[in-house]
Amino acid sequence: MSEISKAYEPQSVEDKWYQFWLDGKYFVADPKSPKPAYSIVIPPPNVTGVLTMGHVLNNTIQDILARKARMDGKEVLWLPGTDHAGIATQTVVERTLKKSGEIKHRDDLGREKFLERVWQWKEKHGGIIIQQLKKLGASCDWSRERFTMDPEYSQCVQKVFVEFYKNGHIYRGKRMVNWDPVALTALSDEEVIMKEQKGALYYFKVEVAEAPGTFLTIATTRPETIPGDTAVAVNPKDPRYAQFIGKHVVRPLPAELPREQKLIPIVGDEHVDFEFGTGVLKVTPAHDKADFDIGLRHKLTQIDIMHPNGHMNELAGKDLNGLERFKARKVAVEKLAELGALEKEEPYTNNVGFSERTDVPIEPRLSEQWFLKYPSTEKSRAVVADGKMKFHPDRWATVYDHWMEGIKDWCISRQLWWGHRIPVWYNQSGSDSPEKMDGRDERFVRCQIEAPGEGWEQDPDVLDTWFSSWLWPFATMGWPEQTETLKKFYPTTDLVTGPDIIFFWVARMIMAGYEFMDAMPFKNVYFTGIIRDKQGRKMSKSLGNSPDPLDLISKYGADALRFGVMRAAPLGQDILFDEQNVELGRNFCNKLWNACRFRQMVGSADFPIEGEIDPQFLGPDDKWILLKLDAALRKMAAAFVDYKFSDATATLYRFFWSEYCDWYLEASKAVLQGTDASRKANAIAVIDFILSHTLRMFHPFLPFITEELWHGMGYSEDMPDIQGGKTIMFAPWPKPLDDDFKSFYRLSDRDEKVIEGRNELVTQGRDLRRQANIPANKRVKFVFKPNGHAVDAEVLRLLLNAETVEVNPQFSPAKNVLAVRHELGDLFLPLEGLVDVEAERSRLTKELEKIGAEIAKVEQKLANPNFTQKVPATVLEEHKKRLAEWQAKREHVRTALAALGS
RNA sequence: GCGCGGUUAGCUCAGUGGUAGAGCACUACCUUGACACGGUAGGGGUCACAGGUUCAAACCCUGUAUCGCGCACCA
Repeated sequence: MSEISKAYEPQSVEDKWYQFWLDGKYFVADPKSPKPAYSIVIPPPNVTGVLTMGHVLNNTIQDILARKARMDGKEVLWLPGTDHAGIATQTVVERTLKKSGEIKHRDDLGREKFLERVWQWKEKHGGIIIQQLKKLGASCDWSRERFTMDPEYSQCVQKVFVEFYKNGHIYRGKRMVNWDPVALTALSDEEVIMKEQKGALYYFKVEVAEAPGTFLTIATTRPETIPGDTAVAVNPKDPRYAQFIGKHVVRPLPAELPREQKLIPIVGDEHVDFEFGTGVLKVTPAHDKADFDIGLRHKLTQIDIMHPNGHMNELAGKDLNGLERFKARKVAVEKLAELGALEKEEPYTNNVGFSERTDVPIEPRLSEQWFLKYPSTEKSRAVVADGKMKFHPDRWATVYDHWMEGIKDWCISRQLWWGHRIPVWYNQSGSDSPEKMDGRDERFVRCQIEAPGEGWEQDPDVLDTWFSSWLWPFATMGWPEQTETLKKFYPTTDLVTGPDIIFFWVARMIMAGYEFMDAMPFKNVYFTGIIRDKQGRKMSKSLGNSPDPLDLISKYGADALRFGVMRAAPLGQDILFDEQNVELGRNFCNKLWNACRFRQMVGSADFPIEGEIDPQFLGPDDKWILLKLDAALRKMAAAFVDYKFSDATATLYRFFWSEYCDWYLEASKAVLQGTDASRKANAIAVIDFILSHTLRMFHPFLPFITEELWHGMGYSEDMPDIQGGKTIMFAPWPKPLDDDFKSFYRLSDRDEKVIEGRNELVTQGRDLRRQANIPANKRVKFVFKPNGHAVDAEVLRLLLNAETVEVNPQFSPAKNVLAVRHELGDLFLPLEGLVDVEAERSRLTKELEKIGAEIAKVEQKLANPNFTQKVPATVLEEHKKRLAEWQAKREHVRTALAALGS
């Protein structure tokens, strides 16, 4: 056993053990194993991403679950991989190429060359996040690492598309979609973020053509779209306007058009709200979702007045043509004012959709896109509603249900280059007849994986990234083959992810699971909180408030980071992250390290260590710590059942630091530094018992330091050899102490009570030192007057840091003595010097008041017949006992007060 | 507008009907043979507010305020 350093140095051990685990192939899942299966698929990070605090939280939880499951004897598959993240990756690469001056636009390179560059980028940066996960200690089966654009994975995506096309779930259509005018692509509803915007509501008037001199006033936030208006709508039940239905108004813009070309009908539509604005709505079917629907109902023409990049086109008229949409808004307002049509303009706040990626306002745009009618929705909704699949915390089940209830078709095509190409081919000869292109006539359109050959051109669009991610739980396991892996590990056990992708990913995976595997993809979903900074702001690159986890790891160690994050991450709450959490984790690791170092030091003497605890040498402190260990084991088990990792870490922290180190170890020094070899050997056996349990309980949370200590302490020696090594990874997860154990060692609540009382006495005794202004390094003499209970005077002396503790049943205190009186006996501190009598008196008086208040509270309750009659007997007993305790305490304080003299 | 979550010590948070807790921060003393990344002791709270239920409420109910999130939106 080599000497270990005074402070724990994680840097020197982490890489070593990670390599050891890899060499032993301990992370590799064997589908042929007879052990029960436990599986998790990683939420694949963006292939070009770097590790964020969110990843740390997420993957630490997964690693804890995976490691715990291994110790529980399960065959564990934690399947890792990365996501091609279409729009995000393409944007990054394009921006980089632009920055370097190589291109002005991706068109400069062309599709093929550009994609080559993205692949190069992926090869260069794609491994980074995987390496970072390894630094964190993630025990993924790296031999199964997958990427959503692996050839086999792409095959899955194509196959799924073709199947949905054939059964009619996928269709193509010209619809109103969310258009990102910067990325130049359609987006799904989920990729649009509503933000409150301060703008203006513009009121302008239009003349009714059939009744010259009569005007209607329209309120709008988007005057620049007036040239695209093809109707004006009023509610047919609105008495103010119903008479005008069927007549026409003169659209003011574009101003240069002749009057007859500016006439647009007034239609009646229930959609129009009486209350809002003037009750008259301008209808722009090509640039607003609601207007598009009104347009369909009234067969209105659609005038698209915008280029895809958000600039106005020639149909917007000569004043607006070429202008960027917000510039056009200003000009349109000026124009209306010029024409005398603008009545007023009032400040107005409304919600505007922004692109999740480029953060620019979304433009509703009419375009040809591919859509998916979601499959297996009923089963997917029911499985969560019925509780067969559990969400943690379960309130997310409601959110999920609401979304599933109002689910709309998914726009899956993207006008990007980086992604899975849509497996649809068009025959060139049909290109002049668009109807045929949209139809399902095999002569013109074919949906299949293989290219049909000469004269056929593939659809230029790619699929939404999530259209590949939603297959992740089974496409990574070899689907569509019925592989051994699928048979063994699907459905997966747990999914750990952020609630922000509940619709993007979780809901869709459930539907895909039912559709293609005919089974749910996972049994439990754990939703983490969102990591925020100290001020509660979301962590983001632009704010610069996101610490680099790798920096934290190199500064404090991966275990410290993991522990700090887990300790601060209660189930279902957002996490306000502070580096202090990691510091705490580091301190904790150091404590663990030193407690083990202490064990090394006492064990290195020439006493025999048998390793077996002998009941005859077991003292009350030993029994107490064993009972505390048992309590901790039970709490840990409960915490795992409920996925309450912050409870688990709090339990471990309290048990190990407060109970084991602060009380047990200090008390055990009486035996360890004593002369009784048998008792000493026994105390060491208890320590080993506690430590070997503790290290195992900590291992899922602190994998590196526990492996290091497991070996350093020699506990690994009893382990079977696995792949040439003995690892704590497969040490059995400790079970609570059973009844046989407890009766063999005669552990009972009474032992627990005695030690708890003794500790209380010690705390009060230590306080006497402070009252007497005795410096911590000065050893003083105490006198203990026992009250019929056996208390080990040597332990008492150590815990009080006293020179001696004289046990004297006959002691009768003289003056100048500080005293505490306790059930177990009285403790006296004879004073040598002076004590600040006044300060002491005022302190005791204050104490007396407090006690008086407590007594009054309990007495009041007990005097209430309602209370004494209705309350359960145990509660009544407990109150009576409490009253007696407080009364005794009051007596003690009064005595102490009297002993101060006058 | 609808829904969800939060409001407990200076800070971050536990605490699902029976004596208000932890860590950090703070004060004092201490480098005592595991650990100063440490030890000991101490101070500090009208549990957001108002009602209600109950013998008993931080906890259950109703409402209010406030912060955050999600969904849906009326131009």
